[in-house]
Amino acid sequence: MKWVKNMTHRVRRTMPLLPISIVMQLTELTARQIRYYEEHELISPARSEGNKRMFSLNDVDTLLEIKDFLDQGINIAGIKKIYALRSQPTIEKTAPQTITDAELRRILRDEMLNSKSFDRGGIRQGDLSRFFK
Amino acid sequence: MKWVKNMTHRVRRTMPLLPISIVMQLTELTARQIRYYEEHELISPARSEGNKRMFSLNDVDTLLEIKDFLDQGINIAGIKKIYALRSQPTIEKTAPQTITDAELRRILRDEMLNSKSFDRGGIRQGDLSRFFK
DNA sequence: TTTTTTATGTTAGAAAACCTAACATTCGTT
DNA sequence: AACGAATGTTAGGTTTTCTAACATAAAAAA
Repeated sequence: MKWVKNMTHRVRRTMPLLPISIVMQLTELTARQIRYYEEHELISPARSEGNKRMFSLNDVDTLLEIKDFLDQGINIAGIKKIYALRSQPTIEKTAPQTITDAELRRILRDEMLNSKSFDRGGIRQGDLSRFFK
Repeated sequence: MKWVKNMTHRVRRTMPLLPISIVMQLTELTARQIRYYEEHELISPARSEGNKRMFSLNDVDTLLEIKDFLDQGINIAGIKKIYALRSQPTIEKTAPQTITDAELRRILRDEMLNSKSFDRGGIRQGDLSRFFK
């Protein structure tokens, strides 16, 4: 059943399983960086009863993507807006967005013009496909 | 490429990612039980630098299977032998095994005759398929 | 150029999670 | 009754993670 399959997939990718130490290894980010990105609401890891962060595979994917964006010279504000746009572009007719598409384009262009090193390798999509299906 | 696919699969299932607290939730076993099974070499979780146990998805699968075997009245010695047989049955012509198949059958029969409650539900294979692909 | 801001490093102190080892308990088996 | 297997419980110690604060380098703004 297709639904079950997708459901299973979603569950296993969103289940908070990993402690920060493992996420550090998987992403090669420092704890400081990971916490900083959370502080800026780019990720929202679950918490254990004792308040320890527990990360899902989706969180790890997002972190790898964030790392890639940062490497490309995009700053956190930019990444934040990209995610904001991603989360609700399905219906055009929805309430007027806080940021227009034009504004996004401007932001991205500005980032591009201001960034120093800008010759990336291939289109390295940040994800966990090296480790997980 | 088939090889890559299998390789990826193996890596993601054997990578030590999970702390014992998560494994407890996933398996509904106590820390004491998990450590006891390790003591009897039914599992061999990796260790962090600071000596904390880190479990793979395979470990979790095995634990669920152990739980199932125990529920069926098979004791740890029996489970151990089952695993020992599993690990080298590919070639018939190999060096004479420590335990013969006949011996295994006897063991299993004994377990069966001695166990009290012996009406299981369906063939509940212990694995993580509810959570992971 | 000077000043701010961003992203990250570092440190300290506290709390949570985990470890090993020992002893206790339950319940079949002998 | 005595024993052994599986698990519970507790104690003391170590590791991991947390928050909060201050430090710093590089980029952006003024």
